[in-house]
Amino acid sequence: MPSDRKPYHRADEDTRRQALINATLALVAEGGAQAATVRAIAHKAGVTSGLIRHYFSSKDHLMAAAYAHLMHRMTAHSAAVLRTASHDPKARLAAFVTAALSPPVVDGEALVLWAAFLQETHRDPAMRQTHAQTYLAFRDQLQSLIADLLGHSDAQALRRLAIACNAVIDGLWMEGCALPNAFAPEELVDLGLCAVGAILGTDLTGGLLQTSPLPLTTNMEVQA
Amino acid sequence: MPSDRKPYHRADEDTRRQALINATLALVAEGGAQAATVRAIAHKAGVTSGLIRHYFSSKDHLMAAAYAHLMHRMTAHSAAVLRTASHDPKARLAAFVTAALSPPVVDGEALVLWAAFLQETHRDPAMRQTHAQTYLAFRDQLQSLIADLLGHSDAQALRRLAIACNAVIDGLWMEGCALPNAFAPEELVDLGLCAVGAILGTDLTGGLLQTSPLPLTTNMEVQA
DNA sequence: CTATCAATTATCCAACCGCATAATAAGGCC
DNA sequence: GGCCTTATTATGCGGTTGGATAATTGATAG
Repeated sequence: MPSDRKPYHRADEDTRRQALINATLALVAEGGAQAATVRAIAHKAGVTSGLIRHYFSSKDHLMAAAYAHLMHRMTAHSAAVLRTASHDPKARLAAFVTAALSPPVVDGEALVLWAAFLQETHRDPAMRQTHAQTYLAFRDQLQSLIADLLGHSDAQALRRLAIACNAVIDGLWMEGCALPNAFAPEELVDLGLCAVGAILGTDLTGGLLQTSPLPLTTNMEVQA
Repeated sequence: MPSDRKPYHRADEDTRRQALINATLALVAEGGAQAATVRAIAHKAGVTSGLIRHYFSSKDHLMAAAYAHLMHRMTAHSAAVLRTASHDPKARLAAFVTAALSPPVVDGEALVLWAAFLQETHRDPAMRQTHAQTYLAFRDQLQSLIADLLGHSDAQALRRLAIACNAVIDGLWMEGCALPNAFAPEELVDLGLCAVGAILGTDLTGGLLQTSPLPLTTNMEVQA
């Protein structure tokens, strides 16, 4: 009597947890949170569904872990970019903007993943905390870069500039993710550098992209 | 033998359909698409679940109708604002930006609704079409306003400016919806007008909000 | 080479899902 | 006021969900 039981091998705890998290993220990216059922996750991870509860006390905990992993992946990327950047404030800000508008941050899956988890953050307090932390950390980092660049510390003005620059980056990120074929390579980065530069009254492109000079005298600081 | 059947009254077809759509949107806003089950929708609308299929051929059709209604509500608002605005290009653009960053467009429910339906647009072709139509219509409207304001028609430059301004508006809209208490009344509008003005090299605030003049000479057109 | 034990599979369950259909009553018409 | 239409309710079905538990297997230590 042959056993038709599925053969398997015992894996590292970290390996298995990571495989389950990756499967969860892949399914959420494909079909939203509702597509990430325990059975689908287990199938994509190559295990049976019961194993999920062996590593996560519930499906909600798995979702929270997947969200935290996703957020960590993004923030780690921009932090790494800043660590390897030069000490020139202008170059550092440009590198930051460039990283936020390039792969892997700009990605076809990223937006739908972000949208799917946004609703979970409304219900789950733990996920809401993860959300708030990463979000404000990004804006604070941006504000600190702007402060270094402008060389002054009018808190109120800095906050306004950081919000506006953050909005440009967020909006371009959304468009780039949603319509990946609507932009030429580097076009998104170029747009981001120009727009942030316009808001701050500085040229971040290093002069490489300037064409027709059209000297108008408005930037956001004038009106702040 | 008394009947314990629930009493009811017959309603207008439009009334019932609207009630079901409103209930759907309310539930999606509260708990995401997965919370909008036929039973929950019917309960919130004050009817029994079987009635849904009397007015919509399937739950997916109800969802699509709800999404179309949501999008129509938003676009109708901005279109109405433009219709009542003056003929001065600057005032018209300012009115457009202001409308996009004020209630009812900026609303605590709006972002989570938008995010919830974003994933549905990935699967359902009809919803994807609704999405693409309303999205590009908004950006085209913005681009046309910018063209009127700047008085020239360099298509490439206009496209870039429209994308950047659209990004600012989208990003501020997101922040305003997500953190409604993080901004003073009118602050979001003020930020939007300043940032769009900075990108376009124009002052949209009507001079009311200017403080310290700090004449730097960069705007996006210079670098385009 | 075998005993042991945790990792993994297999099975079951109550609840809920969307959907179909039959029963019923509300309201307009003559 | 009785009748007819149909909007609405009530009930049931097949399938799926997340979670719990029992059975089995692979790795490992001695």
